Amino acid sequence: MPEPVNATAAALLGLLRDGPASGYDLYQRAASELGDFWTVTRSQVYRELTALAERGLVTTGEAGARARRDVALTDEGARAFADWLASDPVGEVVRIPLLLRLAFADALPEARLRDMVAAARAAHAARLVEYEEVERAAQEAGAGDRDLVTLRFGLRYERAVLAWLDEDVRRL
Amino acid sequence: MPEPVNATAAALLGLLRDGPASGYDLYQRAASELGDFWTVTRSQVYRELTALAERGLVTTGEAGARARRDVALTDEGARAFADWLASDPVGEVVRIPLLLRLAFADALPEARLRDMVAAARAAHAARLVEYEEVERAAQEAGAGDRDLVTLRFGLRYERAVLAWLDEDVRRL
DNA sequence: TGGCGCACCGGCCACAGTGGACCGTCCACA
DNA sequence: TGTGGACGGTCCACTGTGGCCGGTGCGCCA
Repeated sequence: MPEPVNATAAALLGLLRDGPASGYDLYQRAASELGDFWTVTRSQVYRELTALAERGLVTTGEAGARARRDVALTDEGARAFADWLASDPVGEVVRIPLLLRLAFADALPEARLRDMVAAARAAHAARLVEYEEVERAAQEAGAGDRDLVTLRFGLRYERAVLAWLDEDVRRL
Repeated sequence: MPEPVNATAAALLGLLRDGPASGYDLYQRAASELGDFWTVTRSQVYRELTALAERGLVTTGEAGARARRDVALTDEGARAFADWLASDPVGEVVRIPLLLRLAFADALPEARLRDMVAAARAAHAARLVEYEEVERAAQEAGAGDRDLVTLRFGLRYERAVLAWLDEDVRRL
């Protein structure tokens, strides 16, 4: 039984199924394709890639232009990915700075609270619009439910947050 | 302009407004009162407390029974808390392991997916029930909207997740 | 009333995650 | 032709996580 890989490393392996890529590529793709429900930083990408290479789960090619080094999935890496994919999803994390402040709302000046809420509302509304546009574009391109399921989570999440802001927070 | 405190340190300062407490107490309170939207670990509590004491934002009392050491908020600590409270809430984090797996659903065996979804559904449904009970108890105890606003976020979040699982994920 | 289990209380460590600073490279376009 | 900005990678300090360790005293039951 080999050591299991962590979720972030697994995500990189998953992206590498589409073919070799540089750390830079992987960071870009992770941010845009997974960023809404799984944060990854650049530092992390390179650290994980180093560790994965040491374990033989990826191979590192020659340095090309601008010191670019493509990494590629090995068979062992593909196996490690499959193992992770079937493993139990644990470790859901939700950390909401606005909520933490609201928990101490008794000491928060009214006006300041109103500003914060307004800013949060604007940010979430903008994200909702963005998601809706992505959904429309995807549907026009003929995407199936399988491709849209993570997006739909985002849609529901943003709508729930907006409803909460408008109906529950507003009343304070 | 003093260095601002981070959110976790601020949360501890906020809890200390109710009076002196040990690190152990603070961890318990943070887990139960803030844990649903702000995770804090025991290691972190003690590390932050040490740092806060070095900066003079809390004072550390004598060791009592079982090496217990109560820490208390200083005036400077109260000021630092107020500054943090009024500062911009940034750094919302949402990390959902199930979603990360769903993003790679093409490689996930049907049966395994069904199990994961069922487990997630059960967990979220249980949490929703728990929140509803807390809400009922709080209302009977005469709590106001201010006390319930963070709880209401939890209720809306859990309901949104359940709707997503039942309506969007189920169809896969 | 003695002892014993469990909650209390804290320390420590390794590893994961974050954000920013820094550096060189080369491509497009003015 | 030269330069701004995207490309590509490294490093660091700090924050966050989880587990392990070890001592202590309170409460309860024999």
